[in-house]
Amino acid sequence: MREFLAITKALSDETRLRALLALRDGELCLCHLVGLLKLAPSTVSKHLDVLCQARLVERRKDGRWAYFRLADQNAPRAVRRALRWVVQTLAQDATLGRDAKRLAALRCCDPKELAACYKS
Amino acid sequence: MREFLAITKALSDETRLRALLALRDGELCLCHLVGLLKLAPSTVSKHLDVLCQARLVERRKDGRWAYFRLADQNAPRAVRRALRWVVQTLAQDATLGRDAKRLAALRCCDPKELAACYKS
DNA sequence: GCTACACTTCGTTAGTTGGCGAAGTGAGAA
DNA sequence: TTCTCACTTCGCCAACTAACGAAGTGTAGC
Repeated sequence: MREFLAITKALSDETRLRALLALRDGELCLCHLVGLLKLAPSTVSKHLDVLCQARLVERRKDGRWAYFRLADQNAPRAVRRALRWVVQTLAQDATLGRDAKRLAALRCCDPKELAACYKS
Repeated sequence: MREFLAITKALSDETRLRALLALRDGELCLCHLVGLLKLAPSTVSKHLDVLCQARLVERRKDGRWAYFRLADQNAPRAVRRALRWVVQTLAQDATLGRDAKRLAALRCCDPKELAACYKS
């Protein structure tokens, strides 16, 4: 029940859903997500922490950068089912579609060059 | 997205989950759920309203009584998938198991006789 | 060592949510 | 019609949450 509520609470915020679905096509560092969501880094970091607590997302540190990716096959059954449900249900969502387009541009940039991409 | 968030928010509260899962074995009137959850009727009514807004639950009026049941096959695809996910994932939950036992007793009583059942 | 940078944690603030009791609504009983 | 009762709506309060900027942490480069 505790774990289940962690998952549903993590999924009950639009910003977190956008961050989660942004990871569909592979891992991203925090600055990519800041560029996508246009919120303060501290805010985005906290949202990702909620997703990690629920085990929907995993964090990987590489030097100064923090990379996030969707939970994989090692995640608990409830998490895998939740991810399948979310991705299936939101496949056609308009907001997420727009995000995917912006992400395609952001992904081309290394974290180091992201400042230039923010303009687009 | 809007509908999806309505579902996840409805599912992100323990009391609502208990009410939702209580309906697994068939419809119940509000007073049954008040007996189960031991909260003020106004509180339970509000929780059920949230579940109805998300279309996870349907309401039926019969005289003075309001009966609630899980959404059926006519519900949107996202709702049906959500219900399947919730029921599967929480099948073994301890709290819900205890609720199911108490419900079995409560179900024997007509709404009119519920006051007597509350003692048990 | 020191600085620069990516990220996280902390403290504050505004808005949301869950709880209650009181008042309102509407159907059945008297 | 009037009363009773099941439920809903309203108004309030306490607890929680999302947002921010400031301060803290740790790594890479000088």
